[in-house]
Amino acid sequence: MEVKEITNRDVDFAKWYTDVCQKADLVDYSTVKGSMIIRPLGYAIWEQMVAVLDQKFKETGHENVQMPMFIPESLLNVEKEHVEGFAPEVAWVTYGGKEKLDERLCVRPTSEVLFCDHFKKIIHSYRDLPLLYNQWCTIVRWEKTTRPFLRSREILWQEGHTMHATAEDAKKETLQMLEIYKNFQEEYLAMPVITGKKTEKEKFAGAEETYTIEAMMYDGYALQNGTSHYFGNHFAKAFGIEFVNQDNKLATPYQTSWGTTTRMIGGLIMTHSDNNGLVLPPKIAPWKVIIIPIGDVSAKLTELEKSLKENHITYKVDNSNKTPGFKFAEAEVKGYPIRVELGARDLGQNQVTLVRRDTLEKTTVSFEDVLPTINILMDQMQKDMYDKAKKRRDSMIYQATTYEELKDIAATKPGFVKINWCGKSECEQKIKEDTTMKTRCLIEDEAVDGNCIVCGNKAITKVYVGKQY
RNA sequence: CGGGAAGUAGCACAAUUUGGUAGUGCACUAGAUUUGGGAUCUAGGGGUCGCAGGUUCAAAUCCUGUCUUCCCGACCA
Repeated sequence: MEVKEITNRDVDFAKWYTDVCQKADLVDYSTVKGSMIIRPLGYAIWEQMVAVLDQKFKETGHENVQMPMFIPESLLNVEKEHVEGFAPEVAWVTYGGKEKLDERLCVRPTSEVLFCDHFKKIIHSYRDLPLLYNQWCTIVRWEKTTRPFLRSREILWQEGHTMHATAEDAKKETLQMLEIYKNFQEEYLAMPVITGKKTEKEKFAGAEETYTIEAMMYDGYALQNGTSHYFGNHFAKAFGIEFVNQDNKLATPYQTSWGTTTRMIGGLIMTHSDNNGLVLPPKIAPWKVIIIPIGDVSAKLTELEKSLKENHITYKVDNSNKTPGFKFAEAEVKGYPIRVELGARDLGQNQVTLVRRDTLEKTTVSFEDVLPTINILMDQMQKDMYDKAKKRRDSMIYQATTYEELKDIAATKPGFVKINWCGKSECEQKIKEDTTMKTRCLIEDEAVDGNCIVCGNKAITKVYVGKQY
């Protein structure tokens, strides 16, 4: 029993993905390439993510601000590495009405320079630090290839920007935010993730250290689902940001930035969803329950709705005049975690049928037990989805000890490969050219013993490599 | 940005080869009968054929350009 019009996941994964996005009414394409319309269900999922993350940011002392959308060219040019990294993909505003602008304005691709420009004005003393800011906004990067949620030109995201008195404090902040992202994705999105440091070659333009959150999709491809950067004081120096420390000496502060985007929705889909459509972990689903009345059950429906409301369980009722079969299928496409089949025939025996979306397993309970059972099923489902995703991911992580072995895995098995590496970009580049795999992140908590899989020189670290979105 | 494929009603497609009144199914609207895995009947509505030029008595059809989508690379959250 498969949903009509959704391509089979194992036949054409890419097509399946865009089918799910569209059939579940998450997005629509707009007339401008790479600018997607996020529809109510897609946006509701994002709002859930925002609510949880925003609270975590505030609990750790961050404040929300809103920076301008435009960056004057001269400002973007202040930090050399940064501008070189972003210049190829920025959009420019060159006219205001009919008048050509004296200085063109770039539409922010990220806001480091805007924050620095502002920080310069407001940081004077060690008492002003740490300065912990975040903003929810959209940015623009002129991507060549675009796909709903995974790669768009207009990106809905969150970017944190902080300044600290010492390098230790800034490094601590970088890791703290990485941990918050990891916990959020594992606990709420039921996505097992790998965190670690990016290589020199893969790090953010202008950063000293970039940490990444790497998730593995159903097809074994990697998706970078967030980043946290430690900048040292490069930007601060370039922008002339200084403060007076406790010894009354001038000092340069240390900086971080960190971000997550609606790409997480894409990751969520490619981790959990199936041939019947969307599957959402209960903790992130905007509506936990869909009630499908069959026959005349209005009295019990009212009673059930009251009880759901009292227990703060969000739900929807499908009161359309479609047949039950249609409603079941529709509920599956949209990914409601729990389906309540409230049928006259069942209720005659004081029974209600509950169906969990991930396994499509049916449970029949007495009407009085509906609410507690919903809670039990949701808890179980949240846990099972994580375990299932983790088991699948772990089964697709390989270890290669020779270069031939790596090439063989790259050609035949989807997933990540752990390898020994000497740390040189040339070896990293060769892997990419030969296998299209890029380094995901360094593995710093495992002892290294042996030689670089590419050049044979002494390895200094282990690293994950994998194909990516 | 390179290589490939495709754009005709909300969706899937036909008509294009051979230029001559734009069609089918699903969806939609109204009414009726239905309702435990994608209902049935009847009657309706909806398309300047992606867009812009050109050729022609005549263009969905031929030519040129352009935009968008999908796949494979390069780039990236």
